[in-house]
Amino acid sequence: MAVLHPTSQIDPSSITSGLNPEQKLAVETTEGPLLIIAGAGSGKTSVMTRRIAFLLGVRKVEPWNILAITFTNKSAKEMNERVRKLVGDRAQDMWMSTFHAMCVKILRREAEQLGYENNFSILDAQDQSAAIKQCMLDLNYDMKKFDPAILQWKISSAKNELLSPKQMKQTASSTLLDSIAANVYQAYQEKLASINAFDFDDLIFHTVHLFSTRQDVLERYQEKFLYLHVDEYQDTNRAQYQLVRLLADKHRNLCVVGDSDQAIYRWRGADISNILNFERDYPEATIIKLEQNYRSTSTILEAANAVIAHNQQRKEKRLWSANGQGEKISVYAALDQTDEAVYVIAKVQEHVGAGGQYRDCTVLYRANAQSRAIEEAFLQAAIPYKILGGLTFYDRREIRDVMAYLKTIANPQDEISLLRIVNVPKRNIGEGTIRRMLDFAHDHELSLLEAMGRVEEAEVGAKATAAIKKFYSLIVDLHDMQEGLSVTEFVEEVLRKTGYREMYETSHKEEDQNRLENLAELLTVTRAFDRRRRGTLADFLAETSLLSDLDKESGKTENAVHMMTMHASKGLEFPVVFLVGAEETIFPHARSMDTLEGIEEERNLCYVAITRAREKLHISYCTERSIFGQLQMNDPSRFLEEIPADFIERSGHDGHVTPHFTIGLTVRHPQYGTGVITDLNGAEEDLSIAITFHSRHGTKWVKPSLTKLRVLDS
DNA sequence: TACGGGATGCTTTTT
DNA sequence: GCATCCCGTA
Repeated sequence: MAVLHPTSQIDPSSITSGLNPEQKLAVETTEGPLLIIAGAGSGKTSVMTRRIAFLLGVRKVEPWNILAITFTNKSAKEMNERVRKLVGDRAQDMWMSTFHAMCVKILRREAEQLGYENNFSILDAQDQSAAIKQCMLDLNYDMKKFDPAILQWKISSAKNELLSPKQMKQTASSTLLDSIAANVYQAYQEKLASINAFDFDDLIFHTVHLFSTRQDVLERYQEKFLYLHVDEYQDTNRAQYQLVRLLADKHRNLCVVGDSDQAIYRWRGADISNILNFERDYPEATIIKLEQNYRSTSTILEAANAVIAHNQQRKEKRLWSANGQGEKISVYAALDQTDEAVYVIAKVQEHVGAGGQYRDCTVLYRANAQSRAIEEAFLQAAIPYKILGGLTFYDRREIRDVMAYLKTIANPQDEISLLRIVNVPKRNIGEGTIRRMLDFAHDHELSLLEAMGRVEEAEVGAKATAAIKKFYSLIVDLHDMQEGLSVTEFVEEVLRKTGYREMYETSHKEEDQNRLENLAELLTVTRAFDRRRRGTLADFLAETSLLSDLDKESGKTENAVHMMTMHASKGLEFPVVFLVGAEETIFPHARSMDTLEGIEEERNLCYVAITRAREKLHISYCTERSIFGQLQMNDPSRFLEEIPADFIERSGHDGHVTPHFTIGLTVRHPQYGTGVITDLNGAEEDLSIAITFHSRHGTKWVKPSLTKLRVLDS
């Protein structure tokens, strides 16, 4: 595609060509607030990119006056590329990123205003958990009595609601747990400030705080961002909402895009009223509905419509598709997870055999834990697959260790990272020594690393003193080296000088060889970073910590079946979709089942999942599933019943027909496992059968009318 | 201080 | 059923 010269006049019709009237209107309505209600597959990304191209190419808006916020880094990148194709390299100067990445950029510039330094660290969920545990220890709270994970969640929620520790104390004195959470929150924030670190929620929280307390700073950004765009507006939380409001308040050129039916993040603080109340917040707003779906067959779309219609709390909207009817939705009743996996494999192979590609197929599940059964089966059947999300590259121990070294060096105050690596590899700096150093640091108001620099003054043994001195000079040396080196060169130095790589090289364990490979992979990542931009170590760290696994893979589409959670699939589309585990307590998930809101959000998730499919949708459920090593029987998901029967083609092991039991038949009992029928007694409701189990349970008499037995094929 | 064995508790979903 | 963490032992 030809890249246009920046000064050349761009023909407006080239930007809007091929759009339907609503889409065209959305592109050309550039002034004032605009709400685009975009159903699944309605070409929303295309509208967004063309709208921005229109601003740049036709309205002659400068790129640095445009802000566009997306849900993932990947979609930001994609959108940027698409705009570039339309208007050329100028597009690079736009701010196009996630909320978090945008806030990092702002906070790097404004850190001093908040009493932070601009080399601050960003704590991820695990660091966060470590810090919270430390605070609980300091405050003498029993971690067995008060679950740190729950406190972490409560603190995160408070930040999303823009509550400071003080405000949380005032509002939440209702329960003991809440007031403890507020105390830990306070200590935690103090700790973060002292180690010059923000957690994910802080990035937004502090930016909002800055803008609400410093009118001059806010005005600078209001004057900069003349045109604002927010994608997935239905999934913004209170803090994000406030941030957008503040920025848009002056010029009010705010375009938000969303679909309340696709709101799936309420559990992490997203507030659907942000989109529902847009008209109230901006009475002069233009509202455009995009209801034509360009993605799916009408069968798939009608099924999705039928399911979502069961939600009471929604605005009526009906998507339609001019695509053909397509195939029916296949619903498969599996015996168990293995059988379900076998079904998926058979259908994948069928698709490939008919000339399709592995990469056309995607398996969607409710929870990451479900991926294992499918993965094992894929492995066995030699089907190439790729799991997105779940345990990411950056969660691996060796990667976290190296990152902790880098964080320590980039931000010497970062005690969380320092504690992680101080004795990795082993340096004979043990628990007791650390404790004393922490106390010493605390008493003299030093950071832990500073305290280590003055280890002679702390009262630790001669051996420990020597070990700490050595460690301290290692870190100082590395710190002094970082200037002038690329990130890659620097990481090489870290791996070498710390002895970290050697630790694994001298090991003969299989898994340690794997770790070495991962370290090599990390260097590939740094090389890519160095090539792209000549950033600092802090830039690299910020970029990687805000990157999720989903963002990593974009350009090269591997020819493999993709596997991910339904949440992760939002915004994506695939020719063939397998929705597995469609059972009560799995989907909808047990923890969302007791409230109407919970169920409705699960239904939104179902709507999202169904509408990912372009051509063919398979839904499967297990009549029996082992969870925690225990056999469980679940009813098929209620969402299945909500799809009109005409759209469905059923197969598999339907549990409705009572099987005919005969001696010699192999059956499976929910608790005792498989066995052979050895005797019969009575009939109909009173029928009892004797089963000799393969397990140590021996022979037992069972009434099929009371216990759900499965007949196994042959 | 390092390692191994056993108990424990866990499963939503993510920037 | 598995990974993590805790505690006991060398």
